[in-house]
Amino acid sequence: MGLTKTDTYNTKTLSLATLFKALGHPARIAILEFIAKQSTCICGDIVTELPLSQASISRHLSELKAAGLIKGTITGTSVCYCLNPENMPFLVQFLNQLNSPTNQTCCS
Amino acid sequence: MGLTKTDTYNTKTLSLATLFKALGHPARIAILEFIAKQSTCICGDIVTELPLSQASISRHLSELKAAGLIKGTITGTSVCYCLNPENMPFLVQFLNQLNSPTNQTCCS
DNA sequence: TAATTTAATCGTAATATTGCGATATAATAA
DNA sequence: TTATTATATCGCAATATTACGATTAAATTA
Repeated sequence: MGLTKTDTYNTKTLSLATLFKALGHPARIAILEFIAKQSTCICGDIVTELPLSQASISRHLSELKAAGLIKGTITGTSVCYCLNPENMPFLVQFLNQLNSPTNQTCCS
Repeated sequence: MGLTKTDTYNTKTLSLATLFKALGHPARIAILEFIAKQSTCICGDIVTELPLSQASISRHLSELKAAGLIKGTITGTSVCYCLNPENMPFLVQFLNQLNSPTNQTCCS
C-alpha cells in the first residue's frame, strides 16, 4: 500500500503528464500529423499510411482518444477521426511558462 | 531485422515524440514545475521536494537533460539545474498547428 | 440470409520504464 | 589523508507499453 501517483501529484501535474505521454510515441505523432494534414476527418485510411498492423493503429487511436487528443465518430461501417483541440491550450500554456524570460536567468 | 523507428518515421516526428515522452511522467512535470517556480537554478533541493528516492530523481533529471529540457551545471559538490527553453517553441508550434481553425471542420 | 467490410478487442511475447537499495564517483571539509 | 556531502550509476524486480495475429462485433452489400 505505497503512495499512488494520485496521492502524490496534483491534478494539473497528472493531466499534463497523461497528455504528454499520449503524445510520446512517433506513431501517435504521425497519426496526428496525418489527420492535421487532411484538415478534415479521416475515415479508415490511416492503416495504409503507417507501417503498423490494423490492431496496433487501432490501439494508438484509442489511446489518443482516451487522452482527449482526437474524437471519433461512427459513420456506417467505418469510424471518422478528427483532432480534438480542447486540451491544446492547456499544454501550450504550460510550455510557454517554461519558456518565459523569468526562467532564463541562470546556468548560462 | 524489422523496420526500426528511425527508418519508419521522419526526424521531426521522432524528435517530437522523444520530447513529449520525456514530459510524459508526473515526476518529471513536477520537477519542471518546481524549477520554473524557483525561476532560478535549483541545486540539490529537488530530492526533498518529491516523494521519490535520490536515485529515482537523479534518473528523471538525466532523462530531462538527455531530452534537452533542462541544463545542468556542476558547481562544487552539487549540480545546478535550470530549464532549457531551446525546444519549447518546437513543441508549441506543433501543438498550435493541431489547434488551428483549419483543423476543426468536422466530427462536430 | 450469407458474405463482406471496417474497426475493436483478446491473448501473448518482446521490450521499455520505473523505482529503489547499494555502490561508485567526485569535490569539499576536517 | 580521512570523513563528509552531493550526485550518478548499477543491478534487479515490478510494472507498463508496444506490436501483432487471431478473433469478435457491427454495419453494409449481394
